[in-house]
Amino acid sequence: MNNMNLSEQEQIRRESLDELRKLGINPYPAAEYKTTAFAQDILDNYTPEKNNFQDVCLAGRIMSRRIMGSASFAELMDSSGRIQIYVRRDDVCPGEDKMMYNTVFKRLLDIGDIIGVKGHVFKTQMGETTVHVEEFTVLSKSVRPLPVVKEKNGILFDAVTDPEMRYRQRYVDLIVNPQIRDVFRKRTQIIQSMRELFNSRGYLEVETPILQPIPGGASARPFITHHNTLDMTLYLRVANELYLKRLIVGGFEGVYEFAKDFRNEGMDRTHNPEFTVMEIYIAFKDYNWMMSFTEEIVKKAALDLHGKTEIEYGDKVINLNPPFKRINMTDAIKENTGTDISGMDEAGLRAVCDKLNVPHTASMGKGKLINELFGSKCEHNYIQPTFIIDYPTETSPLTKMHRSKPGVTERFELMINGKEIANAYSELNDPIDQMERFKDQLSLSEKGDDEAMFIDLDFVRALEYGMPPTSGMGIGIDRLTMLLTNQPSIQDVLLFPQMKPESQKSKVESQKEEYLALGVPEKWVEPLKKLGFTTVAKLKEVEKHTKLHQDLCGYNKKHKLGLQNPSQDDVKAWLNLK
RNA sequence: CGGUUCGUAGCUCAGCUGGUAGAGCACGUGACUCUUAAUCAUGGGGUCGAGGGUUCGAUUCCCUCCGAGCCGACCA
Repeated sequence: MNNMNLSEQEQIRRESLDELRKLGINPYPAAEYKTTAFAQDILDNYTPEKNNFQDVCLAGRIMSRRIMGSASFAELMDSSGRIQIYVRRDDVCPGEDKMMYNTVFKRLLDIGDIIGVKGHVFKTQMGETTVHVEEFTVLSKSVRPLPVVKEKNGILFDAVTDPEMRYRQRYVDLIVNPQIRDVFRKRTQIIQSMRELFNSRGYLEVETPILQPIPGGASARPFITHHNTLDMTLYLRVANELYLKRLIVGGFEGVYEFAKDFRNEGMDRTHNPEFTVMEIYIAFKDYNWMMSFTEEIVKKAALDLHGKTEIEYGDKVINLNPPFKRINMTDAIKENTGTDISGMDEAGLRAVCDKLNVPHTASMGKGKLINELFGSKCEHNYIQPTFIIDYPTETSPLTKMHRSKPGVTERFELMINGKEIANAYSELNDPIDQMERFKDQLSLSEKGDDEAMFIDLDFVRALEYGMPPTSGMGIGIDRLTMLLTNQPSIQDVLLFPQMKPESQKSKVESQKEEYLALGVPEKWVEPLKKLGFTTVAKLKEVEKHTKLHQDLCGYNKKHKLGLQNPSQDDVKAWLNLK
């Protein structure tokens, strides 16, 4: 039986499952279970004086049990929270037959099972609001034991904190660490908050291709895939920017998308290979307007979530109340390093980098060097929200040149807590300039810059028809969520963060008959499997029968199987050794 | 990619200078009709991440690999 692979507790639960069926109880019933209340609603609103909730029906997972003979307390957890239930034998079994209590509730149900209960609410002598159960229904039997977390006075005992378990088995995390559910509710609330604002302005939510023939709109290594029917290479998008701007060309006033983007790059506390960005493009606006709009978006999200703009992140207090500080990149570098780089050429910038111990390579041009200086010396210092304005042209190939300052573009990034949260431009709508910028990117990539952008000729064609002056902005939803929910890692705001696969133990096992065919007595088959010889092929690889013989005898002794040990020659014969 | 810490029962964790493993919760059995980390009694449960090496003997020491966290590098 494959039950040999199951733990004792799993086997017992499977036996309970069979017993339930034998008693005529379907452990996985199909019918809708109509509930009339949620746990939190009862906890919040029950008052003995009102005598309300006297006929309630709720469903949830059994999270703890305290059985005291013919009466029991248990905790039921539904989507809203936990509530205590009180199950008394003579109430759930009013007649002679006490099976539902004695056998089903006490013996066959476990922590983790999902049941429905009907009953009335009361307060115990200890004052705890409790559902006095008159009838219960098995809704789903759990055959795998759940980690048991206990709690007293807000202190958790044996809480599951192992990040591997939490991220790989998020379902378990969500069950036993219910505060984690709040993080994800808040994530959705943030998205809702933004969506409300955009819709109220009449902007259109759209969907654009994830599979793209040209991975445009950002500088990043893409994931590559292949379409069989078209027999062509496709890329998972690194950005959706170029498609959204095509829609502005098409005549929409404003378009936005909550988009999953994919970048085939490193992973750390702030990077996951797939991540969510909200990008919005609005015609006839510029980046100054967009800065104010970004302030409004962030402020609204904070208010919708917390009712205030002052938030705590780690040991920091961050105030998201506008206006945010605005500083251009040159001044930012001066502010943080004391060095004024305005008007410097490439050689001058390299000297500054050397002086400040900022690493640089030969393939870096002016823009990259400035980016590098900012990235390593300035960025992390902007804890309070700050717009960094006017980025070098070289690293902003989709951005309009600054209206008055030469050499820079009308671009800003919003820094909060030393991290980029948003990125926005006055969009480049000059098709001739755009083509030139793409060509510059091409020569950069020929110089060895593997993150230079690809040329998207169709996008240039769209611009040739004419795109209104437009401002666009992207916000990293994951990072914004981290910030607003005070989570230290991007993995904590992604329901299923990317993980390396678990090493699968080989599931292939030889049948008992195959061992018997080798002359192995039936009683020794399971011990052999337990010792790792799960297939006869593995058995045939054994070179020293004496070692196997020792292991088998040792296993017999250790597990007190009481089997008669085989002789060395017997073992030798199984292996077909000479 | 480098440094570092870690992987032991379903869960949380002990385990000394090498002698094949312990606790609490959970689970089984019994007692208990207002408990709440329920309690009391009793019992079972482990290829100590995988593979190799040293050794009479490895959970422990060494090497390789797999997985995770943190720090750094690279990267937006």
